[in-house]
Amino acid sequence: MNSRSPVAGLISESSGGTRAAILNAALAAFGEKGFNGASMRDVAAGAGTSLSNLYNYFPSKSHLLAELLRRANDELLHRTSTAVRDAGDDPADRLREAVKAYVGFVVDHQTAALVAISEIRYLHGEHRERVVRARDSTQAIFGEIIADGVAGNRFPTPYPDGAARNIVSMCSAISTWYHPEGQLSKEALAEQHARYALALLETRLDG
Amino acid sequence: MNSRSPVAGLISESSGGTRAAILNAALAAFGEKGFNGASMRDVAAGAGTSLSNLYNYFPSKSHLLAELLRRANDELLHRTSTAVRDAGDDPADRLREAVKAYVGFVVDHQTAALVAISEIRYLHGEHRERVVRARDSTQAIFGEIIADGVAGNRFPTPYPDGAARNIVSMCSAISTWYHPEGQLSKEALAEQHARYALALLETRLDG
Amino acid sequence: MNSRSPVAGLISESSGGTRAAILNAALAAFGEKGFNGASMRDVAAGAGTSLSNLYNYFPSKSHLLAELLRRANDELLHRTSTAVRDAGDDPADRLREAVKAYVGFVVDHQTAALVAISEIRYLHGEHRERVVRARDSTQAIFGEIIADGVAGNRFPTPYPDGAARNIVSMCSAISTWYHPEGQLSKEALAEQHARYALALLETRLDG
Amino acid sequence: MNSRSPVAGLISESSGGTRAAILNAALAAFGEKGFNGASMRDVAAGAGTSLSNLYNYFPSKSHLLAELLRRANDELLHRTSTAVRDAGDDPADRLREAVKAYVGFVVDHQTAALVAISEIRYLHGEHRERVVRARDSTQAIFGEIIADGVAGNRFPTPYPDGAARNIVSMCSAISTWYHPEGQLSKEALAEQHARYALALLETRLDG
DNA sequence: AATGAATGAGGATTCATTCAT
DNA sequence: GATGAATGAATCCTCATTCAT
Repeated sequence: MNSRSPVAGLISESSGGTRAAILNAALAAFGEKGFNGASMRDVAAGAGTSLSNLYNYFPSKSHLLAELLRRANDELLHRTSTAVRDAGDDPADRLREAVKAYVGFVVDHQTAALVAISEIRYLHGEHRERVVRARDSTQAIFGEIIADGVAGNRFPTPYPDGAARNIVSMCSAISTWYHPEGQLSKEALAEQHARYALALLETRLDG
Repeated sequence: MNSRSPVAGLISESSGGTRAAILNAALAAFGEKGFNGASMRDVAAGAGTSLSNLYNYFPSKSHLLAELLRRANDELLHRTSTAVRDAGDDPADRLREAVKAYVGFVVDHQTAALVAISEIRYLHGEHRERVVRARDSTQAIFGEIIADGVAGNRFPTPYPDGAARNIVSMCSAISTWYHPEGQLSKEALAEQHARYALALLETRLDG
Repeated sequence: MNSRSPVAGLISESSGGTRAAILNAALAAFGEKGFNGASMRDVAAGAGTSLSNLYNYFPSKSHLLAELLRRANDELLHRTSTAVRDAGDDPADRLREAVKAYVGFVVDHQTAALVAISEIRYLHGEHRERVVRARDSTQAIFGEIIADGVAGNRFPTPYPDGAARNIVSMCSAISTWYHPEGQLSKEALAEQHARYALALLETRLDG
Repeated sequence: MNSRSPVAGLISESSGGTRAAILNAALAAFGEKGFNGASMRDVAAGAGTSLSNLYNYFPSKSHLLAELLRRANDELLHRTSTAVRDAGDDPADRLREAVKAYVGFVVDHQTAALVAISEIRYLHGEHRERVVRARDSTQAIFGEIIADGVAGNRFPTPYPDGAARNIVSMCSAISTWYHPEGQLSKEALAEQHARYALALLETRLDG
């Protein structure tokens, strides 16, 4: 899979689309300077177009952020739910696949993942609700797997209620420190965090 | 312990100091709107003083942020290291106390903790280095405990290297969602996260 | 007479012409928001066409205003001069008919009349001269009638010189407050203002 | 009476006040280019201060307009009501004094009078209500005098209802064409319009 | 310490207009 | 005729900061 842009697959590559260029530039700018620290001029410069032309594609800076976060959270939800759907019945297997999918997203779209967690606070109104809904749906997937596993005595943790949140925290925090050039491959990272997740639930694990 | 202000003990030092009022207002403003979203006018209004008077206490907005983050990270480091110093030799006990201290800080100074993780990116130069050093020192405490425990076969996790980061992630993420009015007391939260931390390391746990 | 559009007869010329749609939309926009407050986008939206297509019909926003004011003032001049031509010799009768024609125009084309008085200041150069000439010609008709009547001792006012301006002021001000749904019919309004005009000239009236 | 500024007496002269300079510049700018045609840069330049400093005195361009119109209408109301209060009981005398006061205001503050009638449409919300109230109060003074005179058979016009509006229209329209350098003195103009007003009501007048 | 006045740079957004298709 | 994309200049307004008092 090609990954020329920081949001390969998230933002349509095809075509020399100005719209895609703007979204990519906005993602880069928001990732680097934060939503309030980045200016529309930054975005325009990054997209190689004029400042005023941005407004032919997005009615406001907030709409830009909304579109970015919407895409990121939708893609994350899609990956996670697809992975779980294909994972069989065992809660441990399901959890493992969910974590791998989540970590995979964070590594594939690191900037998008970073912006999704750190800039969502600048989203308001309906835009926010839409994004929060997707985000919560993703976390709910983890919560349901855990509830299942606890009900079936596979996850003996005494604290199942905070576990989903912490698993998601760990996975999304990867966007904060991960360096693609480092020694940790995407697969190794995913495997490692899958194990962290199961350990958190105090599942008996073999070496 | 008194907790009049959101950062009682961190800032405040007793009385009606303008300086303390400014720091508290800045903390509240940065917490609510982010560093770039908050204006010096917001800070002045919150502190009940004039805009220009801010500059009698802090030479720039960045210095305000620096002071805030410095205090927060120093206090966190202090609490954690003190707790560990008093915790005996058992790595599990030491880790438990470290986590409890960390969680205690986050709950006592929720806004400061939140600002410390989300706004550190807007700190540059020496200010940043100073703060990053304190932050890393705090995480290093966890890293050392884990290394000790692994060496002594108390923590059988196959992935000791990422564990400290994840434990710290979980603890600091509390600042993101915790509601003081909720049903979770500080002590319960601390206990719960101490167990998560040990579970992450795959320590055998009873009950 | 048909009155589908706010300027039926003034603009419209029968059918679905884009040009007429643009003029009507411009009239509505300038009437509602003023020349400087209305944008070409407003006009395009009102006309149901694209922004750039406006420039296939009018070379600039100013040309749009010019065309509107030209038509309005030409029509007003036409109505007034025709009415006077058909009115016989008595200055009082002539004045009465002139006023009725003027008021009729204002009621039939209220928005056009309003724009004609309030936005003429934004017209410059030749456009302006052309329009001002028509406007002054209309007022001159009143002036001539008054001069005739004064010469023939029909209008004993000591202040004939300002009278024409004030009569025209009263008539055109109708565009400022008139509500077609109100209790005042066009004919009643015309009759009333004809009497005001004669009264202003201190003509003896029975009544 | 001194009349250095276009709003002498309206806008406080004393002091080299920046606030007064801004108001005067705004009045001049709005008078020349209209509210939407004038920019805050125009105002700043006219006031001899920086663009941003305007906002230390007025929170928005609309507030500037509101303040201007408020002052103008308040002053006009004040002048008119004071004149009427001192005018005795005869409705004709009262009307005469009211017209003279109104015309006096228009001549003394021509630009303010012009802006007051032509730019009030760009005022909205509470600002507008406040100003409209003052404007209507002024017109109501004329209405009451007319009602009194009609009741006492001093004003035999068959159309008393539209008379106040037309008298006010005539007086305020003076701001539209008057040239201080012309041959018409303020007093002559006032006298002339007082007579127009009485004539409109069909009062018997001696030569 | 504390203030109010002031400023230049820059913020997001809208403008009338043009151009390639 | 008609469109969508594009642009440079201008819009109102806010920013962090400074200065005289």
